[in-house]
Amino acid sequence: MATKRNSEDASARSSGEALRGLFGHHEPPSGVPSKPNGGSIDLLAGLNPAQREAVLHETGPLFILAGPGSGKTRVITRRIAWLCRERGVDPWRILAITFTNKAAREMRERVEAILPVRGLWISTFHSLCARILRREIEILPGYTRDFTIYDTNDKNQLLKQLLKDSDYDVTRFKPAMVGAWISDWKNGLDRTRDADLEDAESIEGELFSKMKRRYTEALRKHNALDFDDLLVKVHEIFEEHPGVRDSYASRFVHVMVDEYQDTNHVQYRLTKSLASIHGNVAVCGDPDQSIYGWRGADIRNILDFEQDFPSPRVVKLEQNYRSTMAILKAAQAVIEKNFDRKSKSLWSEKGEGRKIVSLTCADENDEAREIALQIQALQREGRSPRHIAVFYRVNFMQRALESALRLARVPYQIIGGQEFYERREIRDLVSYAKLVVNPADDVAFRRVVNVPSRGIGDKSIETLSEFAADRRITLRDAARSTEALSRIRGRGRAGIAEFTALMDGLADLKDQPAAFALEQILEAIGTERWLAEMADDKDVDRQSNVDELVTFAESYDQMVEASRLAADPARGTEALEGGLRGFLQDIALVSDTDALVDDTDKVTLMTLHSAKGLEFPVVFIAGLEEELLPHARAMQDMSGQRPGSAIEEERRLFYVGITRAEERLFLLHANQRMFFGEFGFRTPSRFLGEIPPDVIEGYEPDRDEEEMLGVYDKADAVEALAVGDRVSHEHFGRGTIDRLQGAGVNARATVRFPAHGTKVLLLQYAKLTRIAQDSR
DNA sequence: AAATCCGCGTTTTTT
DNA sequence: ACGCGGATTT
Repeated sequence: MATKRNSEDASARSSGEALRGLFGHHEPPSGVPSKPNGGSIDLLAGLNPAQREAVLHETGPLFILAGPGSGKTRVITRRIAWLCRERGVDPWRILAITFTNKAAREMRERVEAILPVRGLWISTFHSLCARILRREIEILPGYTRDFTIYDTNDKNQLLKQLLKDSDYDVTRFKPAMVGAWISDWKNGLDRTRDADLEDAESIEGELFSKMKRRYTEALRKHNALDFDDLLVKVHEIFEEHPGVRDSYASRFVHVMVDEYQDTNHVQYRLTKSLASIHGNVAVCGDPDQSIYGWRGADIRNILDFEQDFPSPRVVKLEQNYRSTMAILKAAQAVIEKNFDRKSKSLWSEKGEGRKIVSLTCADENDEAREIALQIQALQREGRSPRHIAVFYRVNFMQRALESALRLARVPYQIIGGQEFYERREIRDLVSYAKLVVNPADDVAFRRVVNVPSRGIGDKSIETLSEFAADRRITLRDAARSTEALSRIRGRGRAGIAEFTALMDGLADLKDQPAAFALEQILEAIGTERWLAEMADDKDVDRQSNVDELVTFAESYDQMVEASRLAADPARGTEALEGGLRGFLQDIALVSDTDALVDDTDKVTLMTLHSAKGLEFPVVFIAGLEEELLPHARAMQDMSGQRPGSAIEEERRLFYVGITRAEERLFLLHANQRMFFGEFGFRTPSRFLGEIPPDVIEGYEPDRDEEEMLGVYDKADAVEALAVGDRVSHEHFGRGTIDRLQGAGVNARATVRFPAHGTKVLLLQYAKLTRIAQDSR
């Protein structure tokens, strides 16, 4: 779901961060022999017997039951290296599926660090499927390789339109809700509980089956796929065209799936198809860390696995190499409260370690400040920020944390939350590009047809839309029809003609390099006027975001070029798709979560869900309160399943959080917290009470004023500026202050730079230095 | 057609 | 507290 955040927060994050490190899932640029021989590293060094067994497993199904911190990734990477080196398997015949692009990148790096292999297929299900579809989709009627990928936002826009067209009350049946139904239906294929919903003779049942049909039709008409479709369409192709399935299944001699507990039914079916010829499938997972039930993750996959891949070898990894005993005991005690689980024990040779600290705070600001103070203390002990992480249940909690850390001058990075691609100007530009590549994309058409303003209002678009619907043609084609234009009154007519001419002029760009194409688009739409029109009181420097995207496209193009040089069909390494089309399909699948850069020395802030698979010496978990963790929705949700199962997932989420910590764990909760703009009193989470008293100590921080002030030292130095001051900025040069707004963290200045125009700058970040009036 | 105002729901979690 | 959508102006 598109999370919305206010502009201050959005501008606070460098968009560069959001883009960095997204290339990992591609082929490496340099050509290196793909089949190494020799190599002297002992692939079994330092492995325990269970780990060895998993690495050395020859053929047939393998199930690795891996507790947290049990060296699972190590086992997978060593196994891949072992298969290549000792069993002579071509790297490009190995497929490894990870949960995120970032995990894929890391896994690739780790294998390559052991062995100089090239051409491994390591990616998420979604990236893999996108890649397959680029080659195979035209076998499905109505689709071309120019297909667009709709993200959640696009999907909701489309659904809203369809609901309106069907005269449903959009306020009662929200697009997002309908979207969730459809998603459940697709992810479970034919076996979901929503099949019941459809049969039910209720308004909802009727609406659902109607929308399901209309939505599917609309996507096909638009030559578009949503996230789920990426998987579902590949599945369809595999089912209906066994030849295609076999070409992939025979290619991949070994298939591995990480985080198997979080796969859904389609993913399971895909795994089965991909392994259908060689039968060498290794899955790795931990039911206790299953936290994506809401996304269709299905425990039945584990049971089905044993049925479809008979008598798999099962390897249990129970030794933990990550956490101290205090942390492990807490984790174990918590997870044991789950009724619905197979018992599994964890042990570690690490010592007891420091006690877990539980902190009771007055409110969310106090909580955030406390975290900042603790981090400062840890830094004084020589702890580096990169070794520290702060987790929370819901994204909105990041705000308070962010501003406290900012004031305390603690460097931090946020993973997730608002994405770069959700910014308005980026969405607009990307929509233009999508429409260039895929003229059938009506969602993109609607978004940009009047951006910048061409005098086209709702009425004009409605007229056009009805015309298009009658003739079953796209909006682009309708806009080209003189008959349609004649029905449109007023200013809109010329505007639509203008837009059509503009887009037609850009048609050739779809095979051009991405950066060039984007620049042409920008020129055609008139960046100046477009951005000026959007100008509002927001502190967003939209121009630099646009520049950022172009720069990113440039590096994408370079990478594509490199991959062309390195491609070697004989070894199974292919060049990237490239061009504007490839660029769009790739950016659709990346997220901020993938951008985590380990080499920056910053504290990491993220949701508990994003934390899966990571580890940090020091971990803070904020908001350990009833209705937050467990979340209120989980508490009320009994959704026809076993009572308490939603709570059990919340508990697993907490378990995942705890087990990320290596040495120190801080758990925080507040007595009062602001919700929807109102203060509410809070109760400590039931999960806190499940931690054995001997491994946890609690206290209510009682800071003296001096200490509190210490956090904020120098924070308000910026207040020394005044309107009319001449200032100097490292990038924009000299300018004059036009306006000052806000205070403290929110303090911002509107500055006129002769060379760069007027900018609104957050004083926290912009290093503005005042220059004397007479020094010019 | 664009600008302004008011009221309402919002906050799980992500590819 | 916030943005969005709808209604109401201009």
